[in-house]
Amino acid sequence: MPEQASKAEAILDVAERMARNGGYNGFSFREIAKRVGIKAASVHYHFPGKDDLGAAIARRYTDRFIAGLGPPDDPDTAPGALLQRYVAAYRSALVDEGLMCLCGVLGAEIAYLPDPVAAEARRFFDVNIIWLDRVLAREPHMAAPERRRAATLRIIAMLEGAMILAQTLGDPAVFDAATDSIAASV
Amino acid sequence: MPEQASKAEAILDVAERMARNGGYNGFSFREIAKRVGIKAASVHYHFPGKDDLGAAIARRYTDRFIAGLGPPDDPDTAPGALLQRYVAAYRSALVDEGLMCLCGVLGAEIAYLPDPVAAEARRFFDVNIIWLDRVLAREPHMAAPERRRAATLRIIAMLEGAMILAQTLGDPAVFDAATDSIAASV
DNA sequence: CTCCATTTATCTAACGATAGGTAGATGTGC
DNA sequence: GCACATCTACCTATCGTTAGATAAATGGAG
Repeated sequence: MPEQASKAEAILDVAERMARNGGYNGFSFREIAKRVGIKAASVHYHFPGKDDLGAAIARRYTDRFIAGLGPPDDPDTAPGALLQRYVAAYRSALVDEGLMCLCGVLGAEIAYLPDPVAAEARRFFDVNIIWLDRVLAREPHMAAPERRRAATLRIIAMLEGAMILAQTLGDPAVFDAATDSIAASV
Repeated sequence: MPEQASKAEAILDVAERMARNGGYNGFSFREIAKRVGIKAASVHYHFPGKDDLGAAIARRYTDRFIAGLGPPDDPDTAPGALLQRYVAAYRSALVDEGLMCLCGVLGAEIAYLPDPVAAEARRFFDVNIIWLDRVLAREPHMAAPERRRAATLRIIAMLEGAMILAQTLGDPAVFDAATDSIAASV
């Protein structure tokens, strides 16, 4: 149990953890409150509605995820290494933490999500596409934008799908087997 | 509104439709009853608990899906054609019906599912892996089992992920761009 | 420095809605 | 008459949400 910078952060932490296992219905104000050590009404003080809280965890998740990758055009890091880092980010969440990608889970139930939450889920994929596109653009054989976009979407789809597949089958090795071709795409 | 063979079938139909948009929490006895034109208690007559109903729609979904593909070793159909048919099955659900893969959605929230439902979600991927493996086994360059298994898992992961990606971004073209390399894998 | 006003963060208690589920009566067709 | 199917009526639990109170910190104004 790490010391929490603030109650709002603690709420985001437990809500994110629950959402990454059970989606938008996987967390509730009461359950969050219980784990944080306050009452449900106090959670509403920090996040007025559930859609606010849902959007907040997705926003923080996206920002952290991209920040953790570093700049896609860092001259000190080869495109291949950046790609490896990208795959490792998904893998570590699944294998080390046993958690799904928040926005993959939310995306699976996108039709039932409140607009603000759905918008944040979309944004996750938007910024991921941009980041990956910039990495791939550094490869000479990825000069054609359409080819690059297809490769970008394929990589993201494979990673999201591999997480679901591995988690459902309860076998982390499935993730590795399904994604080991990504390194070869550059 | 098609004439329904039986009320149980009608219940499965609307429950599946709702689950494919919102997951296990996306359907309720009351909402199903309303759409089928009966009372909620009557749904319990056909399916005692929600886990029974959830497992039933997943079981029927899996059986229908595999049956729709035909035998993987049909000598009249080339492996490439079978692969195309496999991709088309996902594509048609997404583009024509606007629905996600039921077991992809369930897999995303696997940690929160009752055991009988989780078992059916696992079974979907198990039988899909078997079917695809048999198709790929007909290709000479897929003789190595490990290589074949990796290709199988990669294809399923790509399709499941591409559905989520395309649905989240609201753009069916994303699905095609992400999956157009599958045809080339054989 | 003190007094008063305000803000911050939490609480208790309850609201209406909905969830899954059950018991027992009612109807309906063989 | 009997079995199947559906009904009415209810239960308990939980959901997101709100109202109103409280205690502690904060910040000026005299």
